Amino acid sequence: MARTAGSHSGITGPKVRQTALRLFAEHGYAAVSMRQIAGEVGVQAGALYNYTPDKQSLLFDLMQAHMVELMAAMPQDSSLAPIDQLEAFVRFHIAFHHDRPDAVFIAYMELRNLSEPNFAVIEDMRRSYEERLRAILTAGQGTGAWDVADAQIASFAVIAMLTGVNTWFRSGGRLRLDQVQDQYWQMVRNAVGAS
Amino acid sequence: MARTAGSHSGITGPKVRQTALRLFAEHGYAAVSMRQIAGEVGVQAGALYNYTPDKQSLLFDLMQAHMVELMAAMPQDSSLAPIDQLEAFVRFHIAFHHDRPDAVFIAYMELRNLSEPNFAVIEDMRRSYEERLRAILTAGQGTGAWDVADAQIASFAVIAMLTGVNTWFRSGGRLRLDQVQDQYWQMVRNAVGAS
DNA sequence: CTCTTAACTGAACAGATGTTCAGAACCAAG
DNA sequence: CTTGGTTCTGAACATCTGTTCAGTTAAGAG
Repeated sequence: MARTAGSHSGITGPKVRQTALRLFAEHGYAAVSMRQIAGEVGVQAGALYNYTPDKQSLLFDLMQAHMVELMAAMPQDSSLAPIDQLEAFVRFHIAFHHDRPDAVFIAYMELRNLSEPNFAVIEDMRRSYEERLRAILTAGQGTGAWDVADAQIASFAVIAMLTGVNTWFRSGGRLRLDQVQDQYWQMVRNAVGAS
Repeated sequence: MARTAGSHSGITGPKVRQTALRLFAEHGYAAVSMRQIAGEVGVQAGALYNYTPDKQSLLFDLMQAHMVELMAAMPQDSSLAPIDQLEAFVRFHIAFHHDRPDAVFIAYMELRNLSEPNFAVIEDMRRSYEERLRAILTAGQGTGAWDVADAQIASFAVIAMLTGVNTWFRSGGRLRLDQVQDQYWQMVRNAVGAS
């Protein structure tokens, strides 16, 4: 027997991507086999190659799609006061990352499993995202909105702090997302010494 | 031919551990083979089993040794004022992690590659380490040394921020370690709203 | 020098790996 | 009903995986 009834590219394709995303996040790229992905999709391993040229491209496509989404959704209203830009960034980062924990996890953990050219592409987008925060911090430093010793270092500290939310916060616990956002915004605002 | 001239357990043993640590940090546990470790040690794969019962134990031993070292080195003078305990913790965390980037990387990235019982052991030590920071934050809250909305969340935020240093800082750049410690201590002190 | 033993080799094991491909089964259009 | 093209199977490929072990070599003790 070959294909089973009711199977279509429009269904299998997304299913492959979702399954790979979940399994890569759970066990790591290197520890997940094509057969394992195929098994959870409900298909033989060979069929996956209708949707990706190879395993490496599957990882890269997932990471790239995530980064593109991130860049597109990132707030960028530079007409706002620096302090409001910073608040928008903080709240956005927490909410966006909270909505896609698997993709975030992969984007941070599987960088070393990318081929060199693929790595360069992803790393460039990340730099560009983090550059946005650094620009905000530098702007606020200029207007006297706050006082940081080094905008670059402060941006690293803020990003790390915010991304850390994903390691412990899940919806449905004792806190709502907006309460987490409030507390982190408070801490970030204090950390940079906002007046 | 069997063993080559001048080889000893006292040399090969540590070499196996060092090499495994480096390779696991560089490529990830699942992506590194026993043959690859053996090759860099200068030995055949079978010889590794004189030093570890299996690959999983090798990973576990490396992580456990790191966590034991961390717990032993952690400052614990509870006679100090909370603000001084917090400063000591911040400076210690940055310096200790800076000195062993590979071990730190593995301890954070390879948790999911531990067997269930091994994971429980490591996770317990990590919880206990982070609990120390939470206790400090709670103490300072009690004495009015600072004002955080939630000590648990603040401890997550501080840990994430401090651990993030390892992603960008290496000795020999434009900054010295103590300058990084100063800036992070400033940000942490601000973040918790120290008076 | 001889003997014992720790340290290591080299081959072997059974199974898993990513990837390819001829052919089968299905769907939709004419 | 026939045809064409898409989607999938099942087997095969060469290679790699962790691990075991009989046999070999070198180091150190007597």
